[in-house]
Amino acid sequence: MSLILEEFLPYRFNRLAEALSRNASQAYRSEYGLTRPEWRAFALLGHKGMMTATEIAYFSTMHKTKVSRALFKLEQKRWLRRTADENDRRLEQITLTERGRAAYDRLVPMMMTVETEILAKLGPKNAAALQQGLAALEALYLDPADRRNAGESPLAWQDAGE
Amino acid sequence: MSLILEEFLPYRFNRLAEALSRNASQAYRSEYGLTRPEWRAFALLGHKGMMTATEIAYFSTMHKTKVSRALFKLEQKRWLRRTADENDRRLEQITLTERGRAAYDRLVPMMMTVETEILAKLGPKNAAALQQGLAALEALYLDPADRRNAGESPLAWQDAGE
DNA sequence: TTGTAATAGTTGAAATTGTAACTATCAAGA
DNA sequence: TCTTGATAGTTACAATTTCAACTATTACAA
Repeated sequence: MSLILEEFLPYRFNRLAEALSRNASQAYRSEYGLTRPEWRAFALLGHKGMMTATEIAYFSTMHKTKVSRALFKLEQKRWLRRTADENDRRLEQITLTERGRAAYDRLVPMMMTVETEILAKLGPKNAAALQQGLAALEALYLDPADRRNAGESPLAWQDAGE
Repeated sequence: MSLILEEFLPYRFNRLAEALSRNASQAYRSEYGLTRPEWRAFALLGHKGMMTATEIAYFSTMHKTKVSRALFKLEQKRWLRRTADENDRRLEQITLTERGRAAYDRLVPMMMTVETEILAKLGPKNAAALQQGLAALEALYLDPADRRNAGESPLAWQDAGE
């Protein structure tokens, strides 16, 4: 019995994930010098407005230390501001600065284009098939559980642990 | 304008790739103490029989230094043997040892089961949709180009570079 | 030949990531 | 109040990965 790596699902996903990420990262890396962890935190902040670091870790599926370092870099760029939470001083409420918001507004259309182009190149049939397959997999493998990378969960239903 | 990270294709792929890999790695990690790079090189060797390190890098889409270190570990386990190529002494022809072959024969069925279970849980419709979507993406984004991680290409059509 | 460029593979060092420990704060019960 | 235990976030250290040389060998043209 023999296994063909190129046909093995986890391997195919890893390879495609790398390829798509490399493609997408062109925009935020070359234009704004962002790394992938930084882009993820930034994208969440731009979309949601105000978040804590733990929430960012949760929604980005990144470990809290990775988030901590990404936020540090974004802070250095003066793209975000932290304010202590009045009710719970362990928390930092994080928002984009004017400067950060401006960058977000310039970057997001570029990233939208990346996505649109992928789907356009696929064509409607393949795109629909892909969406269906991904959604089904997500429902099985990471929705809503399996966020082991994200450190502590800020939501009610706790992480299942390793 | 706002971008929802959870719906962004590169992010979805990264998340699923991580989840599927974690799922699959259970078998080779807990049973045989293999890392992912080691598993990939091992799987290729088991399937193809005899390869050079460069070929392994090519087919596994891993950088040649990563392959070099993975092969070192597999050699320590006495799972593979290297023999100098007669015609070109830069090359090492690598094959599994008896011991390595035995491990392969025990491990592959486990990995096949992993794959089969994923597809079974998806059901025939979703599985077919997924396969179609993945194949289309692969044709666009990594077949046959986009092997930038693999170091030098051992085949005729050269790497496009960064 | 000889010199130049290319390839196979390894290794050292820098950069990135993950793990564990740490500080500070909060929650809740004795 | 005073514990004990949990959570938010950072940091030190270890493991991994990437990048840049480096050795050895081959190819090929002057």
